[in-house]
Amino acid sequence: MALSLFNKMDSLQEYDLSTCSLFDGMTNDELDEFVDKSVCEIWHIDKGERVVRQNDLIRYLILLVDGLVRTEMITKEGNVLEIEFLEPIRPLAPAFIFAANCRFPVDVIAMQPSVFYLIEKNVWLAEMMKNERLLTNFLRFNSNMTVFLSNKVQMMSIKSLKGKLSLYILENTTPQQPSFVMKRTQTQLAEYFGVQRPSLARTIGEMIEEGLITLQKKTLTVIDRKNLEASI
Amino acid sequence: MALSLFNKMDSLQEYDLSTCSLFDGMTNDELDEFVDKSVCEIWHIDKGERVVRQNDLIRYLILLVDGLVRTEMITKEGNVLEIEFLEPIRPLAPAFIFAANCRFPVDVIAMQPSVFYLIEKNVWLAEMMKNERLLTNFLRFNSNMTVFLSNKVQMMSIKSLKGKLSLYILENTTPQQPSFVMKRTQTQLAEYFGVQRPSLARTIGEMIEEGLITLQKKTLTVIDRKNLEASI
DNA sequence: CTAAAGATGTAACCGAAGTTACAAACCTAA
DNA sequence: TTAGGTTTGTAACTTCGGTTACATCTTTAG
Repeated sequence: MALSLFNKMDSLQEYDLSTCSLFDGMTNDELDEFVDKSVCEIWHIDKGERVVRQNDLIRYLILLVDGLVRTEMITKEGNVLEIEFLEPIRPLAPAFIFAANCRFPVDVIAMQPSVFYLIEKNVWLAEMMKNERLLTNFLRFNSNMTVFLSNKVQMMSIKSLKGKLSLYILENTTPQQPSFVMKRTQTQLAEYFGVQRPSLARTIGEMIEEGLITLQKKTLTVIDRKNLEASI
Repeated sequence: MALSLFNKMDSLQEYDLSTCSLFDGMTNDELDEFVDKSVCEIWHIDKGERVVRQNDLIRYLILLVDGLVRTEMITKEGNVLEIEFLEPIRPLAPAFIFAANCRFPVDVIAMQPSVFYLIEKNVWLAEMMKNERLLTNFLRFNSNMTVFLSNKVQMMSIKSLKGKLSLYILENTTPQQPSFVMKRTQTQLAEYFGVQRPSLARTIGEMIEEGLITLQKKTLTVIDRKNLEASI
């Protein structure tokens, strides 16, 4: 596995943790002291390598501090179900750390060379007990994850591809700002929706045909927002 | 709305909170004191009434202490997506309380006359800050919810009805105990899977035809576990 | 600048689930 | 015990997305 374990003296204090909402309201001094005391290991992972595997036991709070990762789930059918991209600074699966059977729910794959701080679970818990700010941040962070998953369930409960696509487009635009640039390829988007790529292309074509949207290169523009909403 | 607000002197100490894992490791004295100090309101809800509505703002930690409730989500398609049944003692949507935009993700409907304790969020937070046991219980409880939702996402990502049904059956049986009594009607089960009722009946019929299972009245028996596993 | 790899558009055909309708079996309360 | 409602079984037909295959654009690496 292409990971390097550095002594923590090597490269601490390199990254500004305060950009992560998990550390909202904490001073730089507090953060420096926290990193100093709590980080027990640093991982450097190459592009394309897997950081953690679905069902791996969670031993640490893992902080992505540099790079970019993709999380994905392998379904029982063997299909890949893409969940989201994570940019630093972000903890990996913090909402799962304290579960009865705490295992990673997803594969995490580095999309760029990435760096991670590791903090032992007990150390993290102790820090939260001492710092109300850290605790409330953590609770909010995990609650937001639950909200995210709950929305995911709602999205998946939309059965027609046209409906899913409409919701996705509406969430990425407003009446005032009807255009947005699609960051994902159609292949990735198809995975996100859990459908085949040609099905997605066909449906996009149909929606253009119907005058709901237009698509130039990667720029999607809503033409008929009313009917787009109706088709969910 | 058919709810009665009782003064808290009326009926406290009636229910044994220690049966809820949220209060694991707390003594009866601690629990009595906690209820005494923290519960600010009691709701009595009639059978069939809605307790909370999807998207209601969450102001309290709500404890189901007596009765039985069903949680369900209304999808954007207008379909009902059933999530689970809750029996006392259980908090309602604890994982959502501390979210940035804390709203109930589901409708909660009383299946029997039910009783609820209400605790203000700030009071609850203060209690957790003082009691490590309560805190770790709460973290574990919420983590478990995330695991539950994550599993739900996995279940929903199985596209074929036969696959969903197979998983459901396998989760309700073991090689040693290949039979179980289906508590839900086919209509309810179809809602749970998010499919039409005739589709479910058809698929059950096919699986019986193939010799995977048998069904007498409400008792489902696994005949060919190996092939049942293969069909997920 | 060009070759190779990746991304997109499109078409024909297939299969699973939706839809509708009706009949049979089963509770259950008068 | 019987009449009404609920639950279940089944059939015919429709629709949507899957599958495969291939052509045409775009990137990107060399």
